[in-house]
Amino acid sequence: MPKAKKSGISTLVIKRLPRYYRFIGELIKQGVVRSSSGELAAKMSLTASQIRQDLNCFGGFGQQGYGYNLIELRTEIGKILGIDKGYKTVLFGAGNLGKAIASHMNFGEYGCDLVGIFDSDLRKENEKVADLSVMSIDKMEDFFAQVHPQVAILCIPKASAQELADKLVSLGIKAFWNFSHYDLKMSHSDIIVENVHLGDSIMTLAYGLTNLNAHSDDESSDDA
Amino acid sequence: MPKAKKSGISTLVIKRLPRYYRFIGELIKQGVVRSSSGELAAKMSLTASQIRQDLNCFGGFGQQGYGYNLIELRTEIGKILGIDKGYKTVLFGAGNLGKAIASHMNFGEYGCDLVGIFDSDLRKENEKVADLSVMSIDKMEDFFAQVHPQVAILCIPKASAQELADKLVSLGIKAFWNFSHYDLKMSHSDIIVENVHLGDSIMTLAYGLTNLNAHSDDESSDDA
DNA sequence: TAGATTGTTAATCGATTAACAATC
DNA sequence: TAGATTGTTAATCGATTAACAATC
Repeated sequence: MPKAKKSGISTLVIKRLPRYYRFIGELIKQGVVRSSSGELAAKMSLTASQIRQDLNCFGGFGQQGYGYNLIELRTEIGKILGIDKGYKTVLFGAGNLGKAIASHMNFGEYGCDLVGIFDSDLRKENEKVADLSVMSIDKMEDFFAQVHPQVAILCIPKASAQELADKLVSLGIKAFWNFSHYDLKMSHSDIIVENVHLGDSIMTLAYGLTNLNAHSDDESSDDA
Repeated sequence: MPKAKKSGISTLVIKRLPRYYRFIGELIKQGVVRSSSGELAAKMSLTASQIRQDLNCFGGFGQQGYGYNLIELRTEIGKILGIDKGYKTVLFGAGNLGKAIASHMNFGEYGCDLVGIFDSDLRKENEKVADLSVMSIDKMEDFFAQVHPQVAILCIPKASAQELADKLVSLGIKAFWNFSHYDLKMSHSDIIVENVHLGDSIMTLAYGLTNLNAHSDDESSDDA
């Protein structure tokens, strides 16, 4: 098994990996044993070329004349992602969104393990969310010293996001899943940040609708 | 005011628009009146060229030797996105995530207006979420006939997503914000779909951590 | 063996960056 | 006018697609 070239992979490729993982998982659930890049491409609205190129960034998982064994392929992609690692994860901010993230996501399926929830509001202390008791933020340092979590989910207001993130880095956090409506900027380049802006996402719908209406040139909705 | 070439804009450009809108909004809040593509680029970790190229897809909003008036620029981007349109929006699925989306998002800021929440579970009927009463799904057709919503948010299990979406298209829905863990496929090409996969997003963190650990070649975590 | 489909190299396409003339 | 910065064209870079020899 040749050690695959794991560095210098384009982020576009990396962002497609979870989607491959998902689709292959669905096919396996349906009882499909093997598939070809062409078949997968049709199902996923990609090209066969792209799928082969993407996978070959990490290794040769297929077999000429046969295609890909799906269970094997899924296992390999899972390894690449680190789906079995169970990275210890803590969540900050037990508001509407924080609670929903905590209880709605199956962290185990995504390589993470939610081990703590913190909130700065003392009135939320000991409240139960997703089988965990919300902790006051002043318990944070003791907890980190014992548990050593590596991933932090930020569901807090943007005003406090950067300050908390910097502090968390000093306590050993290596990756941020950031819902705080603020683009985190990290000085250490090896800190991983995934900024999620749900507002940006829904705005693209508005753009699409606005643009669709503008298609017919003599629309009355042309409010210029 | 020349009618800008609104079609054939790359989706990469479109996806950056909300981010421009956000950053410019922040600067305005801080009292900044004008800025240049160079300044904006530094703040947003982009290049000045890219910002000028992106904006010039829609029109010339700047002034040579001066830069961009931020209030004007924000207004223009807002128009392009349709931030003032208030597209009528309905949400399906009043579970953890649905409730959080309904109460956490300021839809007005994103060009949408949440006007209804539906759930198939009769026990949730009349429950209050974000100032709205959850409606039973069998009230849907009457509601649509009266209100004519254009945007649907799907916070439902993947098993029922495609079927519901097809039905909603027949009732006049033009855009989907889809959290159902399933990639919607629409036959009409003018239906807008934004599939949100939070699982995919957090998996890229796991990838990053797994890859970071693999950097030093003789790490003990090499579980091959 | 013949057929299928990969892994991989080469060609194309599109997006980003650089350069610069236009102009405020 | 001189300085700054845009809008826009040209050059570069990277990603996708096509092609095909290798091989199961």
